Amino acid sequence: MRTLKYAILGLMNQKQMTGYDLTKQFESTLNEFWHAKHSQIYPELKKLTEEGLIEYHTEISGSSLKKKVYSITENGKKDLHTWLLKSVPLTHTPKDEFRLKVFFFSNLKTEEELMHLQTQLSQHEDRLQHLRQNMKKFSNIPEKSTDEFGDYLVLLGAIMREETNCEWLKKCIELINCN
Amino acid sequence: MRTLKYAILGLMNQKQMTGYDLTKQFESTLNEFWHAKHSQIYPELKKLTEEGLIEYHTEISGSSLKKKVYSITENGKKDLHTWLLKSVPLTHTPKDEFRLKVFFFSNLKTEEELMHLQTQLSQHEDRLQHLRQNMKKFSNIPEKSTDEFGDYLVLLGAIMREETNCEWLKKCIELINCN
DNA sequence: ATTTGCATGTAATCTGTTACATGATTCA
DNA sequence: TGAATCATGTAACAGATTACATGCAAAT
Repeated sequence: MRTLKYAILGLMNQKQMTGYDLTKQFESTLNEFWHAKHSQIYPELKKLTEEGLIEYHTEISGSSLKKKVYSITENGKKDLHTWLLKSVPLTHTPKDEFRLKVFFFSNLKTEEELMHLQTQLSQHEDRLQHLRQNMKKFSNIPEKSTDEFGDYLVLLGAIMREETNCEWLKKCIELINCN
Repeated sequence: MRTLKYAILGLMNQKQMTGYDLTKQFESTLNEFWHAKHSQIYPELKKLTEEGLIEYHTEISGSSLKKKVYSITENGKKDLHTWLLKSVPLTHTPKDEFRLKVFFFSNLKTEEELMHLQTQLSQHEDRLQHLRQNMKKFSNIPEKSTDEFGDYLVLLGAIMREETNCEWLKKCIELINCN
């Protein structure tokens, strides 16, 4: 389905970028719903250039460091828009190794189960705190039709999701303690 | 990380099964946190047999239909238990094509955004209803240390997750309408 | 008889990760 | 001057999907 392609086109549609900039975006802003390593990004940029959806010019940083600054072409914008309009089929629930272990909990002792749950809970609480920190960049709800509005919506979703993860883990701990 | 391996060992530890039975389990019970197609399962069964973690005997259904009934070996049980004890690192938030589109919403018209959100919402509401239906098989909370208890915990988690998905989608619709 | 479900496999392809590999720039 | 960061790429491998391929059994 070439989803990485559209993630890149979408970002490039906001502003021109190098492969390195893209990599940073996947590590930060997009982190809650998409990610990719540079080893996947550079070959994809090459492919998109060959397909005429993006193009680049070379800039020199300092005295000799070359970087390729990519921007989206008209064809790229068309392709992105077509993808954005296409309806999204409900996909498989994502794979989750922790829940798989919980499913097989009957093979563990109660202390072992609680240890797993508590470790997981504290990790998710950290992530939740981090997300709430990110949310502070929005002093108020951004205007619809700005790039910030989409950013706000997905961040809101990420926070709600983490809150539920934490609630579920607490509920599991409670059920194990009171059974 | 060979997670499929452990999913299979875990199921095989509950009872002996054919590749076909496993495939059905991935489509039903495990569906909310793991899945695999038969084309991935059969080669894995072959590999696990070579590794001595499972073994099989052949049974005949009807007059000539052969099936391989697999069961876990002592080595397989040990390996499974080691995996169950190992702590689970917090993984990347799963990839989500729909949220990626929401992030790029500024490129769409309000009606197009609402159409996407409403379609997604009704699909998640259907899934939620289906999960609640599944929950009815538990007339009360299963005993800790039974296989059903793990099943109950993950189903509870799946329901909570879907409820939050629906809430988030409703919130997005509301924010778009009142902005 | 035909369709649906039971049952098992392989081949080609796509997607993604880890590791390998190199070199410039900036800041402490 | 050494470490962190900027910057770009390839190779090998692992994980997963789609399509190809076959045949029996049960129910309608």
